[in-house]
Amino acid sequence: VPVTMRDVAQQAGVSIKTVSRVVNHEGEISDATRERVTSVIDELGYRPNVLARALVTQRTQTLGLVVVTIDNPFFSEIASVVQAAAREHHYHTFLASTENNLTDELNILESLAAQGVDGIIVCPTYLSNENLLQFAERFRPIVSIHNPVEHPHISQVRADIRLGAHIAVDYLCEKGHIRIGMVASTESPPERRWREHGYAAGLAEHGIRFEPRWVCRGHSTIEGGYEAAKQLLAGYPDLTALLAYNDLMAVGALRACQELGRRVPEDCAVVGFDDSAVAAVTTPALTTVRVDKRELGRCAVERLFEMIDNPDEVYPPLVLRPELVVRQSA
Amino acid sequence: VPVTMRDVAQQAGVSIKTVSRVVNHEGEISDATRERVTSVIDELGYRPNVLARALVTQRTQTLGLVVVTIDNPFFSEIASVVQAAAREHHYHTFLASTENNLTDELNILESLAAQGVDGIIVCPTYLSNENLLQFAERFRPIVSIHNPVEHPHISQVRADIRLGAHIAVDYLCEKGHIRIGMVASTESPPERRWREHGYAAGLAEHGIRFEPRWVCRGHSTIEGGYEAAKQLLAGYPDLTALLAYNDLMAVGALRACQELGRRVPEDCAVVGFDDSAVAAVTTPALTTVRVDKRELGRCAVERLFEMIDNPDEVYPPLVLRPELVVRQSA
DNA sequence: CTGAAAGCGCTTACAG
DNA sequence: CTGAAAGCGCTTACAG
Repeated sequence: VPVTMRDVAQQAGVSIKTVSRVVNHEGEISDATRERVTSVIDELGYRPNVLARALVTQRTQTLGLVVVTIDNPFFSEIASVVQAAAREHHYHTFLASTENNLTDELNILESLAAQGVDGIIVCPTYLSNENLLQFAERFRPIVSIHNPVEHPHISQVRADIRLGAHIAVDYLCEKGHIRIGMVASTESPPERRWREHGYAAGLAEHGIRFEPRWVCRGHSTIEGGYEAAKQLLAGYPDLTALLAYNDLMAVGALRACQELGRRVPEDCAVVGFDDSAVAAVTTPALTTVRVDKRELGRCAVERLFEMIDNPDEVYPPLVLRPELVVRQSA
Repeated sequence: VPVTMRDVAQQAGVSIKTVSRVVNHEGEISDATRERVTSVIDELGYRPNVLARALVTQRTQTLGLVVVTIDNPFFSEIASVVQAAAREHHYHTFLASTENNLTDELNILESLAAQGVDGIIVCPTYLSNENLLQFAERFRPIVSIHNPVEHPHISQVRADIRLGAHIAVDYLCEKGHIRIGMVASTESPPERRWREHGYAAGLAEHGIRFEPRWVCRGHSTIEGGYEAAKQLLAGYPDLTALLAYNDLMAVGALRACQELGRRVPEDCAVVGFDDSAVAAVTTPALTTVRVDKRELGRCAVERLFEMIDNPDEVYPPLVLRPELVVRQSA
């Protein structure tokens, strides 16, 4: 038996519109009326029906967050921040995880739009640029974490991943490493392999020739990193260092080294990426490229609200600078 | 410019109700009419407004998931499962994390209810029984993971945690351990310390006296586990094994051992709880009590939908049996 | 097999 | 400072 505005109005002896004004702190109202209405609201335990409100205002006070997988601590940390930041704005967050399922992703976006969310954050999207741009034509605003897309309805927030990989290679080279392998990801489409670009650029800067066969791809999981690293170290035993796509793959690389009897970092240095929660708890602890996930999530939410409030504005990309965290593995 | 049912009806030359029937696959409709309407729907790109529908059906096709913190892999895995299972039922999931903030939790529940979610899963709740039961009086249905509460509107799905701790102690005793410490959690209120009960029961079974001073509490994080374990091992150096509240605390215990120069498992065995993603990647890998998180999440969602469909039924608790996963740390 | 009317619970102009 | 009317985009009875 939900209490409606009509019930409150009746009980307080005022019009439904007056109740609405009290609830929304809007317009001039005599103190006497406000107090009377307020006390009836408390008495009856009235709570505005947000659906009815949303139907007329076209605002649901909800946003959608689409992540690739929440099992990776990188994404769960972002989900945590986004959800908390949204709540500070009195917004609720729909969480959807695509689990790398490309056909599903468009469905998920469509259904979030159909739900009437006021905005969507994708983190990241694996949609083709074409599909994404097409979606942006009929839905706005969108904040994309990690995808460099150009569209007035999409704003991007990302870390300079290319630079991060470059910094890591730089560090390894200065430590004297010359043969550095890369444990890369099969999930990244060719046009988004910034870590590999940064890796190549870092090598070039130190006059080291880029060897395509020293790049081995696997799934961006512990298992995938283990397989790729094992393959690299078996095929090219003279590699003395590995740069991994993310911390999970780096953990896999650590296992591979252990299994092959290569001490880390003495026989083979390993550098991760993300500085996610696992990085500090492995043995040896991971040297890794830190991306400020809290900042990334916070910025994405702030940006989304700016776009909701100013639909005609076009916002420039926001790019965070990663930094190397040196622990024990390199 | 959203397309409405009215637009479709006009274009197809039928009534709005006929469009509704086509959209909802309801009632008898001539093939000719259905086809005409369907093609207009495609042509115009019509999508039903779920808010309007929800306003009249009193069903939003959304559910709320409240977790303590999503940064703990135990909860992020459950969140992942719940979200996916809900989506199979064409439901969207609101994610809210309380971050151990008790006053916020009631607000979060209230605002999810105000959002009109069709049901809520709490995982777990730290609300007092009084507050929870009061909330259940005005909202239903609720599925509670891990809280043994009795209320017709609340159904519980949980693992037998007490048994899990008992099994772990059993294992340690059979390995010859006599002095077993417990790295417990400050977050658990006294009436919910099932791990400690299981720990005591396990000791009793083996004729070992329970020593309250061998139980040390800390925050249920890596840091908290580190502190508690260090305190235990410093105060009682003759302890030969530690049972931890969860895997994060066990990881902290591992660090404490390392720092104190105690080899694991030779000088001090460590057993974790949950079998979360970190358990397999530490060195040594954690022996831990596995709780089937996927099953827990799946059951919670199934149960919630049963309750939504049968509001008058009262469902018995669902209790999963944990098992010990033996790796290297014990 | 199809449709006209009423209403879900609010807010948006518009009056007074 | 307050209210009566119209409407957001659907579905629920009720007719025919």
